[in-house]
Amino acid sequence: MQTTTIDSQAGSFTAHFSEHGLAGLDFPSARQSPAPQRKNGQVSSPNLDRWKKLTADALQSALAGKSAKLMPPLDLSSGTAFQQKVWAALREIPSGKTRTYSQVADAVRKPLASRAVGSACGANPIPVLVPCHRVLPATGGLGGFSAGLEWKRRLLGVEGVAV
DNA sequence: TAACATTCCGCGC
DNA sequence: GCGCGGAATGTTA
Repeated sequence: MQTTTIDSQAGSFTAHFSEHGLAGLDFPSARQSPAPQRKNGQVSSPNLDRWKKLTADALQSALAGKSAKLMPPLDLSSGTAFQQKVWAALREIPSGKTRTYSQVADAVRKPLASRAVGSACGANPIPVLVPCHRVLPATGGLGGFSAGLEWKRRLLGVEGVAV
């Protein structure tokens, strides 16, 4: 697992890559992970440099409220089958639009699993690029956000969504 | 089995 | 009508 930091207008994010692609993204607020993975399981991919660049670009676009034209391959293999379906559904939500937890539950063919969808969002390893912040409760207001509601508000803000 | 980033229904204001 | 409390619901560690 290769780790690299990406500087942006919003701070320094930390990205993790596996041999399949981008596998994780951490917010700046979280203390910088100084531990440089002792055993760099040789991510022997000639694309690594390209992936870093793509990730940086995609991240900057997202933070500017625009959808990235190019995305690095995402390695979501860490999640369960259900979570992967939810994350795939989240990627269908266009920038500036929002969806409720129950709508996402419908999209995954499990209408009554709105609560479970919330859990899946919280387990999302790649925030921002997998727009877990565009999911709101049906009752209005913001739901929750594992990295802190500040970020959820901020991300929705740059996309022009009012709460 | 317990814990959730929800939802829905039924009351009291 | 609006707000609050409590039960129901699916997935996960």
